[in-house]
Amino acid sequence: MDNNFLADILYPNIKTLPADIEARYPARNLQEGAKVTRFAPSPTGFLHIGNLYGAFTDERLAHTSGGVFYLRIEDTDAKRTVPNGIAIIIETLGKLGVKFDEGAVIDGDNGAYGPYRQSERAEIYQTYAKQLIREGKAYPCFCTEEELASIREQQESQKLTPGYYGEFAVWRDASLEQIQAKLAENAPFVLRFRSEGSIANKMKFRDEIKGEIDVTENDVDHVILKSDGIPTYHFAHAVDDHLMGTTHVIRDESWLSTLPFHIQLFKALGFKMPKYCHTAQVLKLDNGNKRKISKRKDPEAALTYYHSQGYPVAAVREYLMTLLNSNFEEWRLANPDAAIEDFKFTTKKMSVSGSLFDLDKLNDVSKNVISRMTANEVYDLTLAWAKENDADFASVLESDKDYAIRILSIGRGGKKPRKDIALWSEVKGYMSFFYDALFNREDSIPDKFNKEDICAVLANFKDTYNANADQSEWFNNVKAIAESNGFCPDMKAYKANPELYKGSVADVSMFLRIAVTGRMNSPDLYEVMQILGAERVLGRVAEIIG
RNA sequence: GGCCCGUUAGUCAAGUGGCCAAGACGUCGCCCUCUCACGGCGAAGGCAGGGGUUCGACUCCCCUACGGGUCACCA
Repeated sequence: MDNNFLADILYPNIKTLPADIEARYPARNLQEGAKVTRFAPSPTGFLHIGNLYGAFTDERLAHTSGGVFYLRIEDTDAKRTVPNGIAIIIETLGKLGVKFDEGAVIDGDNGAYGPYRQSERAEIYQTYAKQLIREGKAYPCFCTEEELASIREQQESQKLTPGYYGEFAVWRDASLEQIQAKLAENAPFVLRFRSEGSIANKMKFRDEIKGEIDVTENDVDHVILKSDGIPTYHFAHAVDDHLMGTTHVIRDESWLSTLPFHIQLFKALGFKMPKYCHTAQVLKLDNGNKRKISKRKDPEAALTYYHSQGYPVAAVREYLMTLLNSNFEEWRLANPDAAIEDFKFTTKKMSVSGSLFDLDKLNDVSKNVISRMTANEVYDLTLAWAKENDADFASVLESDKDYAIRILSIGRGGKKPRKDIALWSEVKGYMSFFYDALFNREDSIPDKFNKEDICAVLANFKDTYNANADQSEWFNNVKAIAESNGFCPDMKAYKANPELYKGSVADVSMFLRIAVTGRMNSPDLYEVMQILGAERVLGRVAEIIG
């Protein structure tokens, strides 16, 4: 077989040689230890939590080592390409704080190692593929889909491992005449890698996260160029990561199964292998079993879910970081105000087993993150969320910014800030009673209290309320009202002899709270009244007295 | 089914042969307290099972079970 001749009749239009290409991709000039990573999605425009898990890892690894993090678009499958897909990916990640140094941008490329869209790299792949043909490492296969299906059926019925290998690799040793005959018919063909491997050969491979793993050599002649001349993922991965100088390939552990093939490819192409970091998967509990989180079945898999629910970006980052590096939480506890960039990210602290996404934990993290924000930050982020999701609330917020800030300032700052907001979508509920337009009475005073007593207490309050009093004066007044109406002003005394009183100062406070806020629970009542203003306070009290 | 990965409390996990197996979330209780939230204290709850190796195994080896992944001209 004249391999040079075969290469020429298969890909006559390819005149470039690997050396020509190599010359266009000089080695990167980076400091020792700098890591070059990439995020390489299909342009479906859809990102799920697992993508973010990987993207964060890529980003941190590159940026904590003085390296480069770039975006490559794997658009070799037309079915996975949607309009604006790239823009959506860049925007979504940008909102989550993941910024690229290099690679595909919305309307082109940024960087010297492009093109960064695989669809624009056909000539490059074909150049290397042609070289493999010359070296006898690749060959054309003219099997139709039906023929492949029938091979598979035959294998299944005989309980053999499915695949194009050994005796099933029917075109592997085809003669030049057979090939030429097919070409003369204009029959479509794929290019397959000629595997010299055997499943009898086992070897060890070192993964940066998993550690030493056992691999079995690949003996399948996988497709490297599809019939349209576009590469499969495997071939594109080898060529691109080589040319673009990727030092660390971070990908989902489901790629572990094709790793043996990738090892072969790098060797056959004469490329130095990058380091591999196969990450554990983000799982979800389904009928008592853990399973890979699914973008089709699980709404919380989509990144847009967190955005629309109103989780702060910082909270999602923070939570994901706790999953990514097991010592992150400890570090955060010791450095509550440090920037996430100061954390020493390492693959050594990455879990080898899949972890369940825990919304309870996310909520807790989010409450902590929000509790550390200023009222102004909370206002801005809530408003931004409301503008997208609740226009009415947004206009309420905008109607009086200072008023909103005062509300959001309650219990904020200091050593023990309130931690009651986890989502921007919850803020409306927390704030509603401060606005006449949103106010509604959710709770009422329990029936066990005598209506006359309630009215007496409220009337008493109405007559004595002084909006200028400070907090202790205010509370002393509440106690005085309690006492003069037969309610115990002192909780300890009340608990010792509850039968002596109609109730306690706690009950009196509750009457006031329900009258003023319409709820059993609220932040500090004095502060609430200060913000509401005397007119609203007294008006609402009057409503109850009737 | 073949191959590969994994298995410490409900969840996330520390642990790398040697004190009664950290911590966080969640749950429950108590305290603080005018309610809620915060905060403090405490409780319940775990090394999948079986063999080895060893003076000694959560840690090393083997087997089993269970879970996950992958076996495309998709990535």
